[in-house]
Amino acid sequence: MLKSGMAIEDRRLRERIARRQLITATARALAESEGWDAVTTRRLSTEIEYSQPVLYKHFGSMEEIVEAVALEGFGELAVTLREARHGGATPAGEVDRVAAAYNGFAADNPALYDAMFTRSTRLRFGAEDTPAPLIEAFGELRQAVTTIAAGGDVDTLTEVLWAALHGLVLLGRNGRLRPEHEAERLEILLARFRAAAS
Amino acid sequence: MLKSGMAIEDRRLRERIARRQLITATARALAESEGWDAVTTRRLSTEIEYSQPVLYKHFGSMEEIVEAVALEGFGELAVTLREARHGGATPAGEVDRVAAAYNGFAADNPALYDAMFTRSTRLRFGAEDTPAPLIEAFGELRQAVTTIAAGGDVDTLTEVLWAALHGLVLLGRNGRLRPEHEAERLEILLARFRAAAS
DNA sequence: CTACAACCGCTAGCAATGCTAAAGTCGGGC
DNA sequence: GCCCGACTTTAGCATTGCTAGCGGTTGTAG
Repeated sequence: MLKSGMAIEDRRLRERIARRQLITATARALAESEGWDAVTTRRLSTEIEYSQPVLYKHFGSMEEIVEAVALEGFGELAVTLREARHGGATPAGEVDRVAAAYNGFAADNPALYDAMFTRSTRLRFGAEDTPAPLIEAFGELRQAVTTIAAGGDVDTLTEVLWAALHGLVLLGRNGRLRPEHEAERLEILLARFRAAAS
Repeated sequence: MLKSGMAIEDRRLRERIARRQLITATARALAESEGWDAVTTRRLSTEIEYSQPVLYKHFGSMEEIVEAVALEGFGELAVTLREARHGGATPAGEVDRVAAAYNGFAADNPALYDAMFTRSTRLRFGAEDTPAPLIEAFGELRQAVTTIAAGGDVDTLTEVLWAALHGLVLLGRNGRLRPEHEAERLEILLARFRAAAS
């Protein structure tokens, strides 16, 4: 029968999706606990209790797995930033809350953040194939920046703030900045951005 | 004779140093022209026309080679920034010149910049074993920031500016920012920093 | 119920990687 | 002229990402 055949295909599709999720989730957890260097095809395959070729039924390469994890990360980042935006009592200080949330996200998920920004170089922004989660996350940041952009170019201003936050995260993580001044740095940056736009 | 023996040792030491330099220079050039992925022990050894174990007579691992290249890069960055500081007619705009020089350095030597910031994670800052070139490069930036720090904490302010510049470089390179607005971003950032310190 | 077929996962293996041990080779000193 | 020591290379190991081809299971049709 046609219908039963379809049902079976559906089940197989569900299993496929579940296993794909299992792969990315395991890769992420493994990276978070032991670093990305520990995420080899062999190690990952034993963790998910399948053999290596199974990985290649779902992803074309190891890089694609990292990319999938990164995408997941951008989605979560967007949610985190949105919650931070709406979480405050007053609309004032929205940028502060978002910036703090961004920083916290990077601190809480170092391996994930690595996948998003250092590991995956193929997730570009300009092109038309830019994935939705990236745009979404950037959009949240942009929304917050709108509250302090006094007539200036919001997009560019958002890019600058994002880059500054990103730089603070990366340099801080690599031991290039004094750890005890982290809060102060964020405060200085935000003070500069709260000033009126040029 | 003792003296001639010493002379021979001196010659050997010179050769050692020259070969060490040959290794780092070749690695750097190779990375700049074909990317760091092309810098394998085999490829590098054929380029320098020696066999692989020679590399390990000078460096403990591939990572140490990258680290040596990175150190070289920090030295050059310090020189570049110093020239930018002294290059202008007026002391005003010193930060602008240094920031532009930083950006230009990163753009002109992408692989080198990668070695300095992304590839080598072992070059830390806080500890007492922080190499001189790192301190020097940071010092140049700091000197420039002094001219605009109206009573604020210069060190922290320098860290923030550095991080912002670094973030702009990295995000820009990975296609996360709109390329045509690069100059505008730098201008916005500097405008924010020219404002009086909080 | 049986034979067939399609699909799925695994075993085994490839080339390339970083790194190392042990053998060879060359120059310098007695 | 002979030997000793430093230096270089040949050859090889373990691990990496990735893939071909076989084996078994599941669903289908007669």
